[in-house]
Amino acid sequence: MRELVYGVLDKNRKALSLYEIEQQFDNVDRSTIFRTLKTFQDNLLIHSVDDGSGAVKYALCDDDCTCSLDDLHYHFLCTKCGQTHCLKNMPIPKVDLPEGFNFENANFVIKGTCPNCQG
Amino acid sequence: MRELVYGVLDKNRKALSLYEIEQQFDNVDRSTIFRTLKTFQDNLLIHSVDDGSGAVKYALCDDDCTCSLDDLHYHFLCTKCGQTHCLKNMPIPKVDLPEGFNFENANFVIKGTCPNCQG
DNA sequence: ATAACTTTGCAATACTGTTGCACGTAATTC
DNA sequence: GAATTACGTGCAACAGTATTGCAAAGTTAT
Ligand SMILES: [Mn+2]
Ligand SMILES: [Mn+2]
Ligand SMILES: [Zn+2]
Ligand SMILES: [Zn+2]
Repeated sequence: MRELVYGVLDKNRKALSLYEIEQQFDNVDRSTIFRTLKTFQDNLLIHSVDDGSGAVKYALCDDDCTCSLDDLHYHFLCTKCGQTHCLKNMPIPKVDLPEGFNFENANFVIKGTCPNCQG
Repeated sequence: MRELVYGVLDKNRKALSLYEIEQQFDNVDRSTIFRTLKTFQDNLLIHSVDDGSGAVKYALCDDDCTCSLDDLHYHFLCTKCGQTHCLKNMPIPKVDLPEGFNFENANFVIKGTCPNCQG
């Protein structure tokens, strides 16, 4: 199962929801995939994005990625097709927080139309 | 009801979830508050943030704010107390998207510890 | 007073995420 | 190789949030 789920994420090259992954199989239970994704996340193979679509999405990490801290990148949710893209070449900038606020993590989601949905 | 809900948001000065607002009343139904918030949002009195906590949060807009487009600011979710702050004096920077991507909207959430939760 | 419209509460529903449990399979130990 | 242990899977149930249909109550206009 792990190989198959990994394969789906690898093939699609974008962030997928639990449901979307489930759709790519016949007769595999949601919970199995859920737990597989959890395992992946615990072992830093994937990262998750809450893009505001209602479902958390999952995408492969790059080999050298340590998503929990330094490899944070923008994500892009297309309002037409609903696909979520990792903008991996766009690291998020350092933010100067007001006094007393302590940075731990960030989730920067941009919404708009993706290259497939222009025109 | 609208005056009361507005009052709660005004008093708290931070983004509150539907549930948190509900807690501040006796015997007011969730759906009534939900619809009140929807009305506020349709009339640009408030904006909502999906901070990844599982519940959407709502906060008052400034007088001149047109949240849908230009008045986008960072939001800060405290991982200790769970409170969400509008960093209204911190407009989000312009982002240079890759070719083909079209900016419409953004949701930038930073997680960490807030001033109340240091030490 | 009557009619038309709005607001509210209740209940039901949808959707996502999450967990307990039992069972089958694989790995380990003796 | 048989007994034991650990692991992976499916099913079903449950939790939390968001959302809607409907009827009753309240408000405004005629
Ligand atoms: Mn990503
Ligand atoms: Mn805000
Ligand atoms: Zn698209
Ligand atoms: Zn705090």
